[in-house]
Amino acid sequence: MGVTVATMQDVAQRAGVSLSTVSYTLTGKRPVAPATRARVEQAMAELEFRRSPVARALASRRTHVLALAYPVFGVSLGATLNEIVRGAVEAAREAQYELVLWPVSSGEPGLLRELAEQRTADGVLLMEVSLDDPRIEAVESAGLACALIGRSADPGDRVWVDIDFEQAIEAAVEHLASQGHSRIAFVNRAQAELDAGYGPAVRAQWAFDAATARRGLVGYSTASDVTPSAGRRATSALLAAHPDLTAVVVMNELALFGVSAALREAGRTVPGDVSVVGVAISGEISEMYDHPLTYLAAPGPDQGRRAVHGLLEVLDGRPAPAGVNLPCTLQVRETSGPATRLDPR
Amino acid sequence: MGVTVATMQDVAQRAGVSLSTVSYTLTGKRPVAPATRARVEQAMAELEFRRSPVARALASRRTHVLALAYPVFGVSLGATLNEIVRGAVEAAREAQYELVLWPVSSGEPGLLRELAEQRTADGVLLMEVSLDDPRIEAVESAGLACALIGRSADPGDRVWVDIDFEQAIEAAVEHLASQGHSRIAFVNRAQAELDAGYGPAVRAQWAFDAATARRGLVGYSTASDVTPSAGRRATSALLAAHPDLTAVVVMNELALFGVSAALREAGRTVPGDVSVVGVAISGEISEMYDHPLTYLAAPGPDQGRRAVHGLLEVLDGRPAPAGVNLPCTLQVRETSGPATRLDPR
DNA sequence: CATCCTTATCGAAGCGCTTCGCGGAAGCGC
DNA sequence: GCGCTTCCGCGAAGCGCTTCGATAAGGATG
Repeated sequence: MGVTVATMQDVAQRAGVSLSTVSYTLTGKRPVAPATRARVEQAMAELEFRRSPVARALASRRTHVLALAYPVFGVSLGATLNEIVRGAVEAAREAQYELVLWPVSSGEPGLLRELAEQRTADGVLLMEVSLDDPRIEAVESAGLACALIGRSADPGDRVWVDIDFEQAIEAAVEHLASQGHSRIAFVNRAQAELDAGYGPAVRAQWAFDAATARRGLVGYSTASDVTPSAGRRATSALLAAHPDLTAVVVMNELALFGVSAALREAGRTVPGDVSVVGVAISGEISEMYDHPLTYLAAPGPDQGRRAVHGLLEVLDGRPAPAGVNLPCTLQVRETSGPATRLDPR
Repeated sequence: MGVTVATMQDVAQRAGVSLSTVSYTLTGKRPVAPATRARVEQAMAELEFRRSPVARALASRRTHVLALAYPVFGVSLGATLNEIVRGAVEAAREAQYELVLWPVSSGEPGLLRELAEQRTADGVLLMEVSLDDPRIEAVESAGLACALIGRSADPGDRVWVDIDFEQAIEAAVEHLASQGHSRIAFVNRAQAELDAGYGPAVRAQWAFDAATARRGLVGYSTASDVTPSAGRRATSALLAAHPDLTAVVVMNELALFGVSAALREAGRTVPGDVSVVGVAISGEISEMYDHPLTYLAAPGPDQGRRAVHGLLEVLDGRPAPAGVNLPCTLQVRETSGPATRLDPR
């Protein structure tokens, strides 16, 4: 407990300079003669000096803390969240920032505003941003900057980092088409998300329709709640309605688990009878799949990193980097293979 | 940006009292006359006053921040971590504390000490504590209190919150025994953890051996790395060596996924031929299982909450609550059922 | 009515740092 | 050798709050 720590005052005294000189050697905001700097640094070393982040924050009005606001609808976000958090936390640490967690569902911007007004953080990372997200206004009206993980309808010149769903879907379809698949099913996210115009679901649907149409392929689409059982039902229904399908593209992390169960129940082997490709799946999830899954890996950690970097740019008064759609990278494993001719059963 | 906020000084002025009186009405550390208190509170409301956490921290030497140190070995921790974090973050918020993330693998106590010495947090929650964890010393030598999620060999009078593995295993075995199973396999965590004497693995093994022995049952144990493929291999090996087993107890979140694959490959149905029970599994993981899984739910969120509460007690100078082993609750779903007589194949 | 408590409030001294204005000492050209 | 610019370093004023000793105003007491 009562560990006493050296202050900048102590360092100044020991080095025989003034307090402000110590500060300037630390911040570099004014030149310090090499000799002086050396003395100061030695004094700091001898005293094991550690600058107090709290005092610094008070004096400079910068807390060096970033907040991560994430929605708390229980499950499902788990793995995705994790990867993004991991990237964000690493990037923050490298930049000497701390990362605090603000669990705020998108339904309660009031709480977010409350937190933001405390000014305990310099900026906020908003996860799972929806097209018209009230949280953005909540954060900005409190005078904090924010970076969007995802994208709102009109991000303006804010920092945003989204997934390139178009590219991912296109790549998935291309991968399958190149193997001779011509009747491809698509399991999207929940119907509610589509109805609400939620970006990822809508963009993926467009992309899928475009990718199949352009190639003259047949696409069968369905939506599924984000649970294994919903995925199972959706897939069973698809198989019943379109027994001739030879591939399934799934952009729904949890439904994925139900998809394989449904295929198995229907007596279809993977990838013998049906190929399965996951889209925007986190590496963590893919590893839990029963076969090594062919998937388009979500840029999770990178998304987190970029959001942090962008936010820091803004905080430092530099222009915000342009928003980016990060591509997913195709990981070919064992759930995809050449299409086999299949008689409708 | 430049949003100006009211300070306590402003409030004092408006209420016609001194700065310190405002402070005392806020902290309650000295009595304030009801009438005065009312005036102050009204002034605060009118000015939309928000106390600055930073200034408060500097003056009071309490940051009102808790740090969560978690190991960063990529995967696997995901779901478990999440639940614990969720509990911790909620408990912290309720107590008006912030929760920051410190990603520090247990191999680098130096980094942890560094962070602790910054005194940017009042206390540290240590996740995945090992029997002889150097991080404890790192945190305490910096003068911070810590709470252990898990337990070290000698927790002393520190706060610790672990899972009652004995109870969980016992409950799993009891559940199976009551259904007539007499030859039960156990898939533990990695051999390396057993060799290292890592608490959970070792305790679970003892418990399993005890639970089966006490009932005169036959137990087949094996260890598996924390991946689906390792689980698959381990299970295949078990089935080959002991074709007569009718149940598998799995205390290994990721191996679980491989277990079902191996059973399927061996032509065993679940729960017809073989029952599967997960132990200390998070709800999130259980939902990803292909069948509704019978499991002993890890007390994840509660673990996080308790650790926070305990830590806060200590920070407030009260005696630390005694360490606890939290029980897992049996969730009977569809992967367990009565034992069927089975001819060794 | 002088005395001694109580009780509510005030003023001031920090907490450990950043930042701004100032000024002494060199260094420069002419 | 004079003014002028540069370069460094100093002192002091905060940042917004907590906390401690002191004080004024009543009340109770003898």
